[in-house]
Amino acid sequence: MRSNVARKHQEPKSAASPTSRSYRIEEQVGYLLRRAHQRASAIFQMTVGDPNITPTQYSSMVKLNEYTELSQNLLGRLVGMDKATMQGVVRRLKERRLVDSRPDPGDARRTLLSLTTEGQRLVNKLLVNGPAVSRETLKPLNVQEQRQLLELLSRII
Amino acid sequence: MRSNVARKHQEPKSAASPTSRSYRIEEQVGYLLRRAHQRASAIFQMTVGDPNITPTQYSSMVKLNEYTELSQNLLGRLVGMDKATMQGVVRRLKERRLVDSRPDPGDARRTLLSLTTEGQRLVNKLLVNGPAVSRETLKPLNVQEQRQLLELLSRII
DNA sequence: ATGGCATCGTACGTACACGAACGATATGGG
DNA sequence: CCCATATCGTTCGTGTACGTACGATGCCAT
Repeated sequence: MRSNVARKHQEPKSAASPTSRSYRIEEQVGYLLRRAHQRASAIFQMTVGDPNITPTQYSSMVKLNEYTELSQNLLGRLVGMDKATMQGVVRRLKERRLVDSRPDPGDARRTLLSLTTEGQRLVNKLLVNGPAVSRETLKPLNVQEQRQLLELLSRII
Repeated sequence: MRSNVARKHQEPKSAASPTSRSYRIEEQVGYLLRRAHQRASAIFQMTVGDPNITPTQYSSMVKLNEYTELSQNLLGRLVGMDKATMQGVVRRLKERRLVDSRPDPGDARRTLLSLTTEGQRLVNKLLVNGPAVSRETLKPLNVQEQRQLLELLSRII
């Protein structure tokens, strides 16, 4: 049981070091967001029901399930992903035959994406567990705090 | 100005589709955390004062500045990073001569890490902008909401 | 003392995430 | 009609992030 993580090494320097005056990395938004996102991803992976589906793949499939057919670029905007990132996500979904694509007949620059039958089946299965993922992630908070957190996060995006 | 992103493609399917009944991906914690973290990282990169330093590199250096010397593994625990992830971060910091390492004389499994003089100089420069990064990220919220967000995030980690 | 188990750092594979650059296509203004 | 400009998808490079497996070392109980 390592009771004192830091003890064997070095104690923090002076508490009143000139630059670090009450600046604690553990209290910065960016740091907390990184940790919270880590934890949410871990819970997603455990809870959603298919360990091979990642959060970004999931949200892409959910959006495709809502719209039936979307260009890759527009899908990226809808789920908040860079087009370069989107490409990797779509490639992997296509490799697994969860997503299909065809050229846009009206615009040769575009590729239209849609779920395959198997993709639809999978996303409908995962959607059953979707609420459980969020519930588990928000478990430490009461209902009012949960609503507050969601609202505050929306506002800083 | 693209006034109607979805109009040219497909409208969402029925609003009362059996599985997606009021499950909106945009309202799920995991999704919001991913987006918020994205945005915080972008602000960090613009604001911190050195475009080559990433948030994880920054927090590692801040911690090393507090403790003078730490094993790689313990540093990882302190900043919430997997040891495999930590390895890449440390390797890059060493390549840039911002961090130095030596074998732990008392435990042959460990490597002790510390900031070089240049690393100390850099982190002290970046620490000046640290508060501005958080301030900018939290700008859409008033002071009370900012405190609330930090507290709620801490609780779900 | 020694054998079993935990820990430390490393290595490899997969998946995001984004900037930059690129070729093909689309579109609006002259 | 043609050109400047913008958009779409792709590719490349860098940097997280984690699981898994591995060898070396440390430590504890027998």
